[in-house]
Amino acid sequence: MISSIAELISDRIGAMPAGERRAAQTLIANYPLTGLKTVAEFSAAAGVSSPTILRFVARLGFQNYPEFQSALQDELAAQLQSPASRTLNPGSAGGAVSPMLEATLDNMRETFRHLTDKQLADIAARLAERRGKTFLIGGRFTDPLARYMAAHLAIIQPDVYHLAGQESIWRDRLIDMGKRDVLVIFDIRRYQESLVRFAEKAHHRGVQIILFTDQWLSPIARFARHVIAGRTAVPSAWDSSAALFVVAETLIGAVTRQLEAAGAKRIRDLESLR
Amino acid sequence: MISSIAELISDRIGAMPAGERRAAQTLIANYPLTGLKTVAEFSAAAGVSSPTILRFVARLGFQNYPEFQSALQDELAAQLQSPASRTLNPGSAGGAVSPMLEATLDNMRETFRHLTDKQLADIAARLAERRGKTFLIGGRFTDPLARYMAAHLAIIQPDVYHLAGQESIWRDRLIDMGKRDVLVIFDIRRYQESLVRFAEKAHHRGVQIILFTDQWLSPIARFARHVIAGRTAVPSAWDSSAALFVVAETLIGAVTRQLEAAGAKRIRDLESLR
DNA sequence: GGAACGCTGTATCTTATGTTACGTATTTTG
DNA sequence: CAAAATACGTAACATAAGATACAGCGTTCC
Repeated sequence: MISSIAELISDRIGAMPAGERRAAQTLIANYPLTGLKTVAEFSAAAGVSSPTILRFVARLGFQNYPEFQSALQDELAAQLQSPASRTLNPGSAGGAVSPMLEATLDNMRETFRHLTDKQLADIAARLAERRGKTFLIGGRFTDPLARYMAAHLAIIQPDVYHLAGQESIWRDRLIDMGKRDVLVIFDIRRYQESLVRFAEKAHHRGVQIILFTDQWLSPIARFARHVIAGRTAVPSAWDSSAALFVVAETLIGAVTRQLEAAGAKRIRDLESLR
Repeated sequence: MISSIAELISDRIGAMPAGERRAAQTLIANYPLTGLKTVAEFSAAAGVSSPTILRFVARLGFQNYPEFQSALQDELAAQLQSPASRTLNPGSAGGAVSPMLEATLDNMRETFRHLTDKQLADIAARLAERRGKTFLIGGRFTDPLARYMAAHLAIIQPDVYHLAGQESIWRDRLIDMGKRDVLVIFDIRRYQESLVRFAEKAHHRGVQIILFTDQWLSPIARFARHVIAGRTAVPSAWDSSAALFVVAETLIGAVTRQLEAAGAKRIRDLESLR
């Protein structure tokens, strides 16, 4: 069975004319990058003419060059999204548990790889500056994450509200929301219409939205000031929210640190209470 | 110093108009693949128009779109050649994020290292066999985990209840609990007296208790049939529940798989509903 | 509340990319 | 060795890509 284009090439490279073989070797040499460039660049790199490149991809079974490039991109996408955790502790390997854990660890690394310090610091700063109120809400499976975050934030600062219950209930809370306020939304596939509607209305009221979503981006991203895209794919019937959970915890920690650094009175009061 | 385009983006994303910010977020969400596609595809993915994409890359300092793509390809080439550097975003290394993430990943590895497949399989089996009811409850910060687990389990099987609200409310639910029932409790430091009391009473009624706790073990461990001890230490003012969260997700997956394997009618009915 | 500014999308244009046709060179085969 | 078949490159073509001009709209700031 042939799964990757690289395999396909090495499978057929023997039956290729000289020019096309040069093309193949050039592509393999730094796979798959050469294939993502233009035909002209590819041909120049291989030292052959453009038509030879086209005949080469045709021989591989592709209808045209763009189709070939799409295939390469898909392959690359799959590769980038699951870096195939080689760095895993071998002690836990072997069982049925391991694939799940491995995927989760990969998801977290990937999620944070796309997340810079600055982004997180910006979001944390926005959450820490007490200009207005903070609202949190989530979807069917992610609402617990909103609760978790709210439970922590509500301790270190005032005016933190988790929006619970039925749609009509939190829709009425829109009245309280304005430009100075922040709305944290958790929404992963399958995206909930009620949340999108709510986000849109909040956005029109000038509320700044911080969105936790998956890599396919909830439609709410359209209205969001900040978007955190977490990886959710695991070998399970369900998607995993673990990466988003860790981002949430990281943010909670960052906000706490910022408030401490700012010498917030509330924090000192809290410590004296313990 | 800015070395990667991803960094460049997150550096300037704050100063971007809404449309371009959307483009930026879409690109970051699955970086760098979207940037390698055509302007039309990029714009479609981001839900904005082509000119917005072009203005976006112009703002990043590129003369034209091909130049932008070349830069992405160069970056990708460097990454593909040294996979080690790919593990973490160099931008976030050394920052405040990395220690938190590292600690969390370590916690998970450690947690699962002390957790055998058999333990998890036993617990999953206990949750999957539908002899009685399943109750879930958590403490101040861990109750969201109970909710999260309940939200999933309640779908694949009947008689799953999350115990919410005030102590008096769930204390009264004890009446419904018996030998055939399971109680899942989340309790980490500082352990809540109310939960301990509740666990003790449930235990005396013959309820089987599955406890999620930290490595120092909640006093409830005394009454529990199964104990899952997760690592919680992170460089933050708060403890991390992330490891427990992942165990919960793993269990949810395992229970689902067992029910599927058993050919549970409910699972088939569910699938026909979708 | 009005005016200026800036952002965004539609439509048009231009560029350059992929594609194809054809003639020459090279190899293969009888 | 000759003839056929195949491979390859040059050059012209059509298409689709990126770029630009402009008008409408929302936002902000007097």
